[in-house]
Amino acid sequence: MTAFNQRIGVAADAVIFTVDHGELKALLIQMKKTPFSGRWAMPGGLIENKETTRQAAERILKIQTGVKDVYLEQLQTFDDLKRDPNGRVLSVAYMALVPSGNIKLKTNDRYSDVRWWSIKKLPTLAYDHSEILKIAINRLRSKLEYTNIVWSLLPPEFTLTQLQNIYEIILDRDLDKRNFRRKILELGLVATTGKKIKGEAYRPAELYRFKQRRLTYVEVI
Amino acid sequence: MTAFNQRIGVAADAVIFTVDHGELKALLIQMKKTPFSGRWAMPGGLIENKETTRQAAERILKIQTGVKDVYLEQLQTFDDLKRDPNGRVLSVAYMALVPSGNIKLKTNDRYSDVRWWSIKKLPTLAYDHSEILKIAINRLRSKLEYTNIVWSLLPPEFTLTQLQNIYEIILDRDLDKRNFRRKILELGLVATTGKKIKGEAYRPAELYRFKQRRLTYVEVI
DNA sequence: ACAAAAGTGTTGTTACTACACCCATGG
DNA sequence: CCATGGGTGTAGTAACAACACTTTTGT
Repeated sequence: MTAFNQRIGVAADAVIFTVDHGELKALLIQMKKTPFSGRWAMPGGLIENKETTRQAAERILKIQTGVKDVYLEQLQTFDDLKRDPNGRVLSVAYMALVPSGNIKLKTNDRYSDVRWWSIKKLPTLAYDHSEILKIAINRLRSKLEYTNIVWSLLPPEFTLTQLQNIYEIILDRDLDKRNFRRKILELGLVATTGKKIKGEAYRPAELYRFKQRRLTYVEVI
Repeated sequence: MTAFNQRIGVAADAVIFTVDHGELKALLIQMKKTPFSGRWAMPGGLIENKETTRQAAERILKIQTGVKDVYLEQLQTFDDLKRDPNGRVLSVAYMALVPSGNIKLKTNDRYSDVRWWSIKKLPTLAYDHSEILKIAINRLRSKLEYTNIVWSLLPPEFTLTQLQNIYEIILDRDLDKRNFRRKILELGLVATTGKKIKGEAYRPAELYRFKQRRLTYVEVI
């Protein structure tokens, strides 16, 4: 069959975002193998036998962060002939959003390091990964404005201020507190839990939760 | 190299739209080879040696319609394990928009027929092509609202009524003539040519052109 | 009582919607 | 002079943006 004469590798790459300490961050791994030894890149690799690219992305996400059941969407496919110096590899890029708490990053023998990088201070990336990351940031920003994907960046219960902070960090602009809260509550995507944060030296904030932790299309912001 | 043991075929499929005689239409081909003999599908196929999926989509578009330099965007990649009964094939779907005038459809020996199908009266499609087409229609509708891609469906010079008709047909709803014209002219994407349509038994319409025949992001409608 | 973040309304401005008649041409 | 689509303005409504003070808690 013609297909089997093509000799094209099929890979999945995962752009994994989180918001932590006031910054939007992407998970990058440091490569061992030449010609990109020492360079940073998004985690990824050739898909395994009888595995879809989405399953590969889920596997990569699980390996690096331990999380699953977070928001994961197909971003775009990259297949320039020269994008991988080791041979022709088509890569389907996925974007994942993970909440910042309780994530222990794991490395493995293919990588010399793994860590979160602020998207404002990125190193030069291997392959075409700078382009992929740029596309991912744009997609994240626009999707934030007309969907509820932010649920995937937050713990199950959160305050409206935390929610607003995530919007402000990702969109990189200030939002008016009163207008933001009015809009969010009008949308009906969140509900109060009745609980309050305790133990801080100021008025305790009400805790909210998302009614649905799955993709919903609305004009959020 | 591991890649070469994967045995995954890489294909490109092209969802080709036009607007003609008051309907949004997709170009479909009728298949010869089993197990889909007689069934309709989007034109596509395995990519050739040293060809990107985008180049393959351009080639397919050229073969079927003779056109090039139209709007063509990557839609999504489909790689379910069972999507092709003849073996594992990953397909990158592209969406193209072609103007309706002067297009002569060409068939070839792989297909028994080619023709435009109104998206309101589609046959059952081969593979996962019904899903791909559904995604393409959604993408087209939303992109119509915040970009100028409609230029690719129109001849170089057109009237505002023709433009409005295309919006109405694709969005499948009526638009107010005065509001539509005000919005379009405010956006500044089109310019008058100074010419008028002649020879019709009613007041001649002014002809406009797009200032830029490439993707521009604005809230069009 | 102080520090710190939580929470809450109103007003002006802008964008959107709905709507009906006259105009220019060919036949 | 008739038929046909081309072309134009206004008023009411809804959404958005800008803005500052009071409340609740822990120390």
